[in-house]
Amino acid sequence: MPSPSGGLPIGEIARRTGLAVSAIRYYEDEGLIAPLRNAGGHRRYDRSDIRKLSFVLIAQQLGFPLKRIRAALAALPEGRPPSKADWTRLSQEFRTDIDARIEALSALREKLDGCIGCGCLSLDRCQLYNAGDRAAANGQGPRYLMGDRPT
Amino acid sequence: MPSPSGGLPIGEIARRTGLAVSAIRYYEDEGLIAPLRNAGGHRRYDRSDIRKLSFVLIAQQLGFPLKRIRAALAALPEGRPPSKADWTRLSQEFRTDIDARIEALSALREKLDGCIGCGCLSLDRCQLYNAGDRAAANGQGPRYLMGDRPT
DNA sequence: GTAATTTCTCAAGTGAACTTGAGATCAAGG
DNA sequence: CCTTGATCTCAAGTTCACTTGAGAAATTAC
Repeated sequence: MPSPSGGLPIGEIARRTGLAVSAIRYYEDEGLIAPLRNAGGHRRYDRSDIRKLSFVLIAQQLGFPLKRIRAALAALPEGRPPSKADWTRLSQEFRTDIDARIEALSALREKLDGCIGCGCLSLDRCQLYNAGDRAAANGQGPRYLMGDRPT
Repeated sequence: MPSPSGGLPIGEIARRTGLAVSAIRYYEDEGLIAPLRNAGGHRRYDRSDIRKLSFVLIAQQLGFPLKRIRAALAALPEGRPPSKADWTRLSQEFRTDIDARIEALSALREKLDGCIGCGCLSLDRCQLYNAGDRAAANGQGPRYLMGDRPT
């Protein structure tokens, strides 16, 4: 067991989150987490970092890009471990996004049988397609999938 | 207007789908569509190709990778334009996936407040996190996000 | 028939999210 | 104290989904 008050080493974080060590370091490069260093230059993580990484994983499963996740995590206090209220605020924000996503999927499901099955899927008129509003939004064609509305 | 029975040129397909010409060619490279060629070597598209591309866009918005979309499209008849029944079959298959995804998001939403807000988000115990079952599934850490279960 | 578009191919570049490898240093157990 | 294992940095490679650019040929518009 690593010393209780020195912070956890990266390998321990990897074991507990299921992430690769390289991925954890990458997330640091990307500004998602900011561990301390010990005398020898090794990273030492707080327990709250595990929770942050869990949040990263969950948000990723929802399809959010790391930039957006970083922005969300930026709302947490820097330097000191986040309070319960901090996490609740974050969770609230994401709940909204989840709601929106469920909404979109439900609308899609509702139209799918009638739309793909019939002859209307010829764009222009198709509600299903236009629901995403993809064509007009970004002049760049795809590359901006769901959850990447550039805020 | 392009000649009615010779098939549509790529620019017309681009205009009607909102896709970039380069993207449409890329989808062909990836085996999603297979237009004919005219005497001069230019691609000529069937109207059903527009519908296929619409399907690609929709499936992408759902988070499916092109490989999976290609697999789905492979269920359509080759050589001859798909019938209404063909499309319905495809739509049915995706309806299942949409249902599953809504299911997952709902479960997530249900737990989010209680889970991120409280102290349970320390893995091991967290239902929310374990719902994704990510840690044990693939020894490779992330890179397999939602909708990419390798079948 | 010529000029302006559109399309063609092929190679290379892009951004996101990581992984891999090399060579060096730090930490822990016996 | 010494060896084994964990960690460090930094550069480069990988996959996905495309875009960009160059140079050439086909098509369309006048």
